[in-house]
Amino acid sequence: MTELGPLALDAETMVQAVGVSERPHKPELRLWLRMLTCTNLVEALVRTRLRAEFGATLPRFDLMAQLERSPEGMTLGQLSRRMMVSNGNVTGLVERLVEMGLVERLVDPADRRTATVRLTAEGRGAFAAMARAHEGWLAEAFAGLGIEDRAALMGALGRLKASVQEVQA
Amino acid sequence: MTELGPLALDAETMVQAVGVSERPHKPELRLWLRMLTCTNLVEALVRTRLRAEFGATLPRFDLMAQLERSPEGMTLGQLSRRMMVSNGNVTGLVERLVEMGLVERLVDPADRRTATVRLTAEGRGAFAAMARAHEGWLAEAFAGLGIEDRAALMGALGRLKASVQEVQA
DNA sequence: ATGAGATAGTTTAAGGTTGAAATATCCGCT
DNA sequence: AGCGGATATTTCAACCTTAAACTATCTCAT
Repeated sequence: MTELGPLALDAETMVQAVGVSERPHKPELRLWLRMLTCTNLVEALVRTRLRAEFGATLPRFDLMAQLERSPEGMTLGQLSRRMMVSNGNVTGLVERLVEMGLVERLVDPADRRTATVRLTAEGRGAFAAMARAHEGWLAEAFAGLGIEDRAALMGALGRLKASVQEVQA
Repeated sequence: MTELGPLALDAETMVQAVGVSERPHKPELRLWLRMLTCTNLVEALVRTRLRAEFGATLPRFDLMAQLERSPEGMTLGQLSRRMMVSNGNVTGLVERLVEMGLVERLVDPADRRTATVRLTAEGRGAFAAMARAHEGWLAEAFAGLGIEDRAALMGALGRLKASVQEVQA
């Protein structure tokens, strides 16, 4: 590890510090950073409380939320696509949830490649409690946002989503 | 993401597709899911291209972006706070970037607890190239968004950020 | 001076995440 | 029947991430 000289700034650094003509960031960048900050703040809030109050993690909660909407179960592939995460990721998450007794894996006899996953009774109960709390946390987080801001966000984010998806294709 | 095809459905889309649930979701939840979807889509886009075009990762790029704004360097603690990630996380990221020769660590003789990190010349060059591309990707992603949507987002997200931070306190 | 408390970083264990390669199964065609 | 390509999932190595415990250093009130 190099040592910082007695003078904190050497010649090169001075040139930089003086010569930086702060070229203004493109507006898209500023908007993106702000969006990212908001998402990170809310996510951190939810993650912390899930952990503190339920000993749960956000990815597991998300997976259970998907299953709760499909009482008949979902395949790992469906989970992967809807959660927008990789296949291998889902494999591991399901593994841990099965071990905890919150979900169960079923093999489809008609197609032995696919595995169907669904909540157990215990899983449904656990999820219900977490979901109720989760809604409350979000209401808290968004409490300072007026009705017109909410509407504006819903609209603009919908169009942003379409815009980004356009690029992906 | 190995193969998230164009048919990938995200959580928010599923809510709409499944539609009628016994209890309609609170509006905050729908708004939150939509925001999360947008963020994830953009993040996936940036991450994929950083990897494909520069062999870089998003966290390392983010760290270098912080350093680029402080030519005099930043301490690990400052980096941790600005990036909103844990201390230990920064330790590891810096470790790898030092090994790649993109940043350097300096010990402050006046306070031997603190380590200052700054970009090397090579790091500045690498970052400049990535930052230019990054701006272009964002412009692409946001291209379908009108000027009024952008303004509305900036405003509403600013107030949302304040609202969430209020809760944290 | 010095010791208690504050501050800066590191380490560790557990888990999340990806992208790519590998395995297993199925389907359609001949 | 059986082969070749498609589909579903697992495995793997590498990396990211956190929370909590730990080390090292500093500051300040006495």
